[in-house]
Amino acid sequence: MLDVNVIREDPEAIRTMLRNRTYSDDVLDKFLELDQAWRAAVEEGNRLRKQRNEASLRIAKLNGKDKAEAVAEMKSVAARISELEARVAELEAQRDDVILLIPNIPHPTVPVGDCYEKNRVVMEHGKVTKFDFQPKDHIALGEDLDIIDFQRGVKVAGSGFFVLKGDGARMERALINYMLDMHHRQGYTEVFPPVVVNRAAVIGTGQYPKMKDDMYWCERDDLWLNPTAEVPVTNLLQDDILAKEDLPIYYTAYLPSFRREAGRHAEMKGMIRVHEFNKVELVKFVLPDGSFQELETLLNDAQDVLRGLELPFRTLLLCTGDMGFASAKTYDLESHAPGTGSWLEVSSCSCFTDFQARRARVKYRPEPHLKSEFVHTLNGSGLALPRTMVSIMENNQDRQGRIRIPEVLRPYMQGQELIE
RNA sequence: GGAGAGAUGCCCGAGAGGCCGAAGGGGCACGAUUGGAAAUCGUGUGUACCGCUAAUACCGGUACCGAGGGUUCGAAUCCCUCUCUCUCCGCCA
Repeated sequence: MLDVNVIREDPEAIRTMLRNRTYSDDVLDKFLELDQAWRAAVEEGNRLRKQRNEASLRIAKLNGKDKAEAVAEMKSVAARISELEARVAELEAQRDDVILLIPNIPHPTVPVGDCYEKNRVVMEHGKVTKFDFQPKDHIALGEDLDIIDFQRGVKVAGSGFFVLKGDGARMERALINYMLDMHHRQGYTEVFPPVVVNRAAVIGTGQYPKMKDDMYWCERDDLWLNPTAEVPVTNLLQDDILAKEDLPIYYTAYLPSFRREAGRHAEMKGMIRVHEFNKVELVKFVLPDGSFQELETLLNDAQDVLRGLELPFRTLLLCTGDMGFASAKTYDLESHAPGTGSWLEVSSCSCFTDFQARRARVKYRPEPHLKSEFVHTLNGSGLALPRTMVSIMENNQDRQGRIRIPEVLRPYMQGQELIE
């Protein structure tokens, strides 16, 4: 959520921003209109309340006829006040609905563009794997080695769910531990939050209301299945006012993530896009100064995972049109999958400036006696598991259809070197 | 699931229709004292919003005592609904 003052100060800058992001600027005009009406109503209400407060003090000292008259007069003022209060509440609700639809302002270094092709490749690591045989995709590899069972996932949960089996399940567990251990060494505190979150939490990080149809909802208890650990982890500090010395705070969390992927049907084959997947997440709470520098180190921390796994990958700086709603700057990490023949987004690292902090009310006090300010939040995937697994399987296959286990995972798999 | 207790400012805690944005204490900040510190004394110290501003500085104003409604000229205080926390009982990996 943007600061209303930022919008009021320079609406035209916001208009440009919306166009760069390929949003309609109707929301801006709607906001300006509602905001003006809201301010006028607030002002009148304040004036009348002042009148009432003064009259109340007088009435307390009056008696008899004078009192009766004053009370009668105030009755009409009270009626007008409650009318205005209703109007203010109405306008405020409408204005807030509109402001929640205005995305974050991109950092000046973000390229302007309207499609995937405008994203800028800022770094490439390793070479795309070449084979002297026809490589299989992960679906064939998984089924032939009996380490992924798509049919049984469908049987117990439905389309878009899968089952890892044997060495597949073991490698998944190894990956989780490898990533968490690496992030621990990088200075992140591991947390293991609830897998379900309440409404305040999904509002706090911005999934609600915009993405509400993409989340699983337990109606009876009004709980939501975690769509990304960003939600529970960021909201750990909801409504907190931190001391300056508390910052920065770095958290890492492994958590299953759930996506309904409502209305999407393409790409649902295999493990590329599924309803439930494991993910190790990185979340930072930092001082506003230097938050974009923190994004660079967060990115590097995520890249370390891929380097360690010896996977070819590239880093994209997303353009204005391709960035997430709440982000001011985003890098995507794409790992190559030679069997599928595509680049897979395995991580997305973003700096949200104060956009999320304002919604979740995460603040800090620069000095004990000073006014509190919003912190800046960042997060990134310390890699989404299924796609990482796909990339490992497809890159590390040999002619016999076996999979070489990356060296860094072997300690987590009793030294095993091959899946065969 | 059953029974009870509670929710007030950064923290603890009073308050029982107008004198309450809220006593008192703690913490913190500033000042005095000191060679320096502790102790002591004094002053100050919430958030959001509106207006005025170059200003997130003053100043003027409004709202906020878990949330939402109601009664009243006037509600932290009375009434209703809800949420959350704690304790005990039951159930349970």
